[in-house]
Amino acid sequence: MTTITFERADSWIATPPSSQSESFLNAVLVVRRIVAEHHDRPSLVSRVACEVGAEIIENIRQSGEDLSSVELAERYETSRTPIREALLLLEKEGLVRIPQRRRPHVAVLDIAEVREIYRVRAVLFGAVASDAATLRTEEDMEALRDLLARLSAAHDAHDLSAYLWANVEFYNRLTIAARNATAKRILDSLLLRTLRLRRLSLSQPTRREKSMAHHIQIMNALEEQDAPLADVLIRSNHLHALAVLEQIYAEGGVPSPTRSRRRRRQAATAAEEE
Amino acid sequence: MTTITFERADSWIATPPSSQSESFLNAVLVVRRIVAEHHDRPSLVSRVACEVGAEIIENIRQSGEDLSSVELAERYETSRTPIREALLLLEKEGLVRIPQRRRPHVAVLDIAEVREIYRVRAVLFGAVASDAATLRTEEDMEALRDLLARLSAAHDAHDLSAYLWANVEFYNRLTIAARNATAKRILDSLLLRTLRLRRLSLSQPTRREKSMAHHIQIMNALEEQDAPLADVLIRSNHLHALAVLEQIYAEGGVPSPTRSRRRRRQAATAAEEE
DNA sequence: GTCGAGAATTATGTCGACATACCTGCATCC
DNA sequence: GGATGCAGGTATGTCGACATAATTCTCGAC
Repeated sequence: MTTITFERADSWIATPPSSQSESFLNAVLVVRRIVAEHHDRPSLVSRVACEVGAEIIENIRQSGEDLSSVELAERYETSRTPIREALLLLEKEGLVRIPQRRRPHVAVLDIAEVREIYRVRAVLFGAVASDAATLRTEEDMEALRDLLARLSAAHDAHDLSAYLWANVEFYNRLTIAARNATAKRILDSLLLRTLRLRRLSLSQPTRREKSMAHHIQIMNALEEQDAPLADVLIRSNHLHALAVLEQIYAEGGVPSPTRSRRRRRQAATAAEEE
Repeated sequence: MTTITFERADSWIATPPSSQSESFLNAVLVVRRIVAEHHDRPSLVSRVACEVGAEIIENIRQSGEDLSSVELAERYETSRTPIREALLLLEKEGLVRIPQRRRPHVAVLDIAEVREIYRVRAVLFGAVASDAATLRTEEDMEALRDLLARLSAAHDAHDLSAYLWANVEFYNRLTIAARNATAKRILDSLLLRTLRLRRLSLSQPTRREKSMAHHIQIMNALEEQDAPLADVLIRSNHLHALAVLEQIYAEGGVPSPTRSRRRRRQAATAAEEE
């Protein structure tokens, strides 16, 4: 349980330790909503999938890191069969890669894939927002207004973590309003893949300002049921977010994959010393 | 190995028995391309997944039919573990549903889901075709011209099965030309889900004529690198195909889910009698 | 004759074990 | 000194078995 906090150059608060685990809890909930969609009851498999998935999107497990089934089986005090299944669930969501006869590992997100994902998201989310603007009920709007308020509060309080998760919830509610479960599933999956990078993307102060302004615009488009505007706004925002990420990747802001062997060794020796 | 052929009201040839199994082989290949993407080597799991998947899209296994893991394990002379994993792969592609602690079964495609899928496909495929029109190489065009010729030949020969598979290949080549693997994966998965219905949709003579004309138009748009036109054409075609399916569903042209219990019983007794 | 509760049966989820393929470290060779 | 091949160790894929939940069958009541 690390208590290290990072002082940031800008005025936003450093994430306090308690909020660290709160963010992790949010991550677990989001992962559960997406990967364990039909595993409604808390089964062993879904628990493992949710926790490991959350560790990935919270960058506790880094890109390329090995996910040995025996190691995980020991940690969760179970056999390798449920672990295997949990990893398959995560592979389905693109968080994990499982090559044949090789160790499963955390999927590596290179810029080419990020580009692809954001382009698909831009198009699909645009269409979904367009539908949402048309089909939205008053109940949808109330929920979205609440979330916009939460977003705004987090923005004013300069709380990055709170802003991030409110953002996720806002988009979630928006996709629900479009009433297309298939589209929602795809968007959720794509979101999950890039959730690891969200902190990077929104770490720039100007990006945060733009994001907040963007959400207000979206909300207006929804209030006025202006479907084409909602479409364009969403697409524009996604392509802009992609541009930011392209820049961060170009500057080497994304750590390269860990040499997994090392980490495994460390884990092994740690276990021996216990 | 059934040899029953259906005489159709229109002039298209009844599918001969040999072509039945040829169609099944095509189905296996398409399923392999999509579900066993990274299972390059012929492993046990991918073999089962491909065959069962092909049986589903060829309507050999009907909507809602049970897929008992013990039954499949016996049939493929293996244990239940690989079967389980194969079914998970198929669930990932939406062909199979695996409720907790209940028997896995062939996913049921109701009209609401078909509607969702076609709408997502329309939007996403439109964007992909648009990209393809821009990014296409001469190599892409040659492959597409060949496929258009195959399509045309099948159309002239009134061979429904050949037309269907050439159609699938055409779309496959088109998505490759757009050079977005993420979009391609999603479109492939969506295609797989509705492949069961393709025969229905294209069984109408007028629909086939329109489809053929549509492909020629698409090809022209690609030749002239007219991205917006490609987008609109694809979207229009998909929404039209959806309208046809809506009508077929409304007329009850889609058989309702089989009572799975009965089928299982039959299989069990057949095994005993051997 | 139909419906409902309980027993018997069956299938699933999980487990521990084994064979095989892979990874790692070391010795050898160029 | 760096690359290559081999041997030991280790993780994976698969298996058969068991506990438990779900389904089916049976019997009885209304």
